[in-house]
Amino acid sequence: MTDLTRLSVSLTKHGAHKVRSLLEKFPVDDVLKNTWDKHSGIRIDRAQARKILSAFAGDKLPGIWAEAKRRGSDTLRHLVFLGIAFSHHTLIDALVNGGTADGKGTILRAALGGGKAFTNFKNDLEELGLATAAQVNSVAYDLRGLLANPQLGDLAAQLFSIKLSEAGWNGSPSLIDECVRFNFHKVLSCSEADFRRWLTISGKVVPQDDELPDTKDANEEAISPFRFHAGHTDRKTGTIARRSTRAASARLLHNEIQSVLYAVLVAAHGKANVGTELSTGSSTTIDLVVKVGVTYEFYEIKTSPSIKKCLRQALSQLIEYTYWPSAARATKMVVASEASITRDGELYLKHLRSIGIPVYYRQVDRSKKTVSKEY
DNA sequence: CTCCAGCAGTTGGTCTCCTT
DNA sequence: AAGGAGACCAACTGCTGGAG
Repeated sequence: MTDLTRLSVSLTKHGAHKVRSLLEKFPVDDVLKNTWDKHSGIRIDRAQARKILSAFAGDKLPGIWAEAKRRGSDTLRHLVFLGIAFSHHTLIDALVNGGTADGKGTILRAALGGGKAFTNFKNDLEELGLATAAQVNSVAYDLRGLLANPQLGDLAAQLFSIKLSEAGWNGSPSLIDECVRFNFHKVLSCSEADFRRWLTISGKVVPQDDELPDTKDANEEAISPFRFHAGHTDRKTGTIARRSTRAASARLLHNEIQSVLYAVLVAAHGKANVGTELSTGSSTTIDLVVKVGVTYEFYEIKTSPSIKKCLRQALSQLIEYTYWPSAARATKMVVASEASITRDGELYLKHLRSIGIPVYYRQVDRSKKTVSKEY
């Protein structure tokens, strides 16, 4: 009995579309030997690639991939999309619900759990040339080119047959009826009649036994010994789409922390001894400075919720403000943020002081308008 | 006035670790 | 082993303010 929930693959591991590049670059049966760092920095999780391509035992791929490759890049691109779309029941559902019956559709971020699964699938659609408008919370797609590809129908039918077999289909009812029963036509955003016409079923629709997927290869996989590889991996370059930032409102958080800190320190040291945004004289500004007798204490404010991040980001700045290029302008460097101090954080600060770096941490509470002791 | 460096916060890509 | 969540990282945007 067919159960589509058996179709699953990690939706949070990204780069599913990269199987297309691997198929183009390598002989089909070598694709799964080259999923990691073998070509232009391509890294795709091997298990993910196996599932998308419906690999057999021994990493052999169904013949449809070699045939798609032979028929040209568009057919390969379209079949890779179908391989991805039908590799997870969640993607099938999202496409069924997102389709608008004219070959187009829109998937909302929430339809895929609102996180990386959406981002990854959106990226796959873009990389495969099927997205028409990729937004922060939605991606619109157009499958009309795919449906109009005369080279794709029989290969799609064979792919559906393999995917349905993985889901438990035993050959009855017929392939097309089973596809329609599970709304595959809606996945492709077309009518049932058009879907039936599109799938040009030939005698090779149902794979032979030796072509059906084999799922018990986990214990047979060869374990390779560790081998050192010298070299360098070029990571993704070029441009990426980004959504606008909210820097204007973010600035306010920093300012709020600064105001609370200023008020508390003025109460402790007097208005004449506390200043903010003071120039170091080297084209940089210090968030807050306290004058203590003839010495100074420099404060750097950070807004990350992570104490480790706050310290990492602030220390380089404070050290430069204090020591660049050689003078010691301050006797104490203080990091201030809303993050709670941790045991490790406290240990780290003590260690830094023990090796001669006078750095401290103070937690600011904006709501209570208080500042903690020095850690 | 324009230019530009510095800054805070956001983002996608990568990686690691815990759970199933 | 595979899936999922999220930590980490570097690259990015927009704002600010000083220099010329």
